[in-house]
Amino acid sequence: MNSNRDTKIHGNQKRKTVEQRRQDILEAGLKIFAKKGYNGSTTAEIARAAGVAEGTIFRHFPTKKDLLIAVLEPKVLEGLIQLDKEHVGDTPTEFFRCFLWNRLGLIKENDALIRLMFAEAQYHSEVREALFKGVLGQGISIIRPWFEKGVERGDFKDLPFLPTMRSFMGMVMFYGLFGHVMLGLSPERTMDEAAGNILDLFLHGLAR
Amino acid sequence: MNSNRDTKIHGNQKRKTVEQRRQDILEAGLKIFAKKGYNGSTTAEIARAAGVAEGTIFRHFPTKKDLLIAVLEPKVLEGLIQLDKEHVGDTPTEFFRCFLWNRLGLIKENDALIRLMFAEAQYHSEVREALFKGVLGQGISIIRPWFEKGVERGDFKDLPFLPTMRSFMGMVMFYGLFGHVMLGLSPERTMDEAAGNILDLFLHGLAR
DNA sequence: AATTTTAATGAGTGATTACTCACTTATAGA
DNA sequence: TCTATAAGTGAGTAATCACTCATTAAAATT
Repeated sequence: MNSNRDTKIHGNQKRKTVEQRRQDILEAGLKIFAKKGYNGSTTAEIARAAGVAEGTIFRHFPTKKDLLIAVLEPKVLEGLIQLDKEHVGDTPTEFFRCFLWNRLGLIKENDALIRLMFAEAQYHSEVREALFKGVLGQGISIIRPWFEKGVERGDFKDLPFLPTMRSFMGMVMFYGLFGHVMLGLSPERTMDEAAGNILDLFLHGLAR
Repeated sequence: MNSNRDTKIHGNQKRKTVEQRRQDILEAGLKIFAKKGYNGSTTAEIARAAGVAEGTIFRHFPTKKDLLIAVLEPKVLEGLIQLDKEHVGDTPTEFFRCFLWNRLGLIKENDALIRLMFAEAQYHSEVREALFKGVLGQGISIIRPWFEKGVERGDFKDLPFLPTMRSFMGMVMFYGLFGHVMLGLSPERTMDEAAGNILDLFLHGLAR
């Protein structure tokens, strides 16, 4: 009756929803994978972190690799959709400011996930494809019309799109991605400040 | 007499130098580690690729991890020293052109190594430190005086050094590092062209 | 309440792993 | 040439791993 959702009462033991358990496992998977990498993580440890038996993992995900994919895929698209709904600015320059802000926020919140994705993309073609289509590819297809509009309006120079974007992506990715590798190297106090620095350089360059 | 180097003759069997064997193992280690990551590689496979018995690896390197470190460390510094000896330009702008060219070359030649280093830096603090001190840290200390000179001469704006460098590094790193992730996304035909694009953007920005 | 269906469990399994060590082989020195 | 030493070998080992499956427990259905 009140059945398939919520699943409680009756016995003195209650049980989490299937979906809740799945989420627990995904969350634990992300945590452990991010900390130790795919091959460095064991299903036993993930199970422990999720508070389930090891066998339970394999009831939800056929293999360890399927778990990895499941951990990465949905998150990849999450942030992109976000951008569509947000205010995105009216001018191309304004768009870049919004986009940059949005990405820096995403990177800061999901840095473990993103580093994991870049690391594992080297070894698993499925991850590589998800990364490409989801993050980089989509990012580029969102930017492109604004870039072209900027060139048409005379706001931007007529630089080659893809190389310019690769550099832009590099600036953005490097911000959060390797912040922990660079240690205390980035003295900005706020994300605003960081975004300002990046955007200023991207738009106007270093030369006087 | 002619002894300790070259080590041949006498028996009908000759043997490689200790140093040669070491190099074989290091080379094979790089190849396999780069392809499969540290935890995804087995010492058996590395031994096979090096043409030695598995036990031989452990005669040269106490543990698998020591092999990883040995693979990464020397290469890290190699390219930096290179720069000191090369012509580096007279003006700050010229210096950046040379530095960029040098780095792009290094990245293109050692992309497997560099990707491996960034991937493993997340999981091994020794690698992280080597990466930081060797590549990023040194790179920054080479650049700094030129950057400051450029600001003094009025060639450059007075932008904050570290955030600007982080962006620059990002542009450079992203070039080769994720070329294979970005697939055919970067349509430059030559490294010259790529360097030109990056430098142009870095110096003058996108805005008109 | 009784029964069926679905979910969770964790000890067990075969495969794989980094590393060892007793032994062989080549080289250096006499 | 003969011997002592250094280098190389690979079968063996204990540990670990992803994954299975017979058993138990809860939820849904009757």
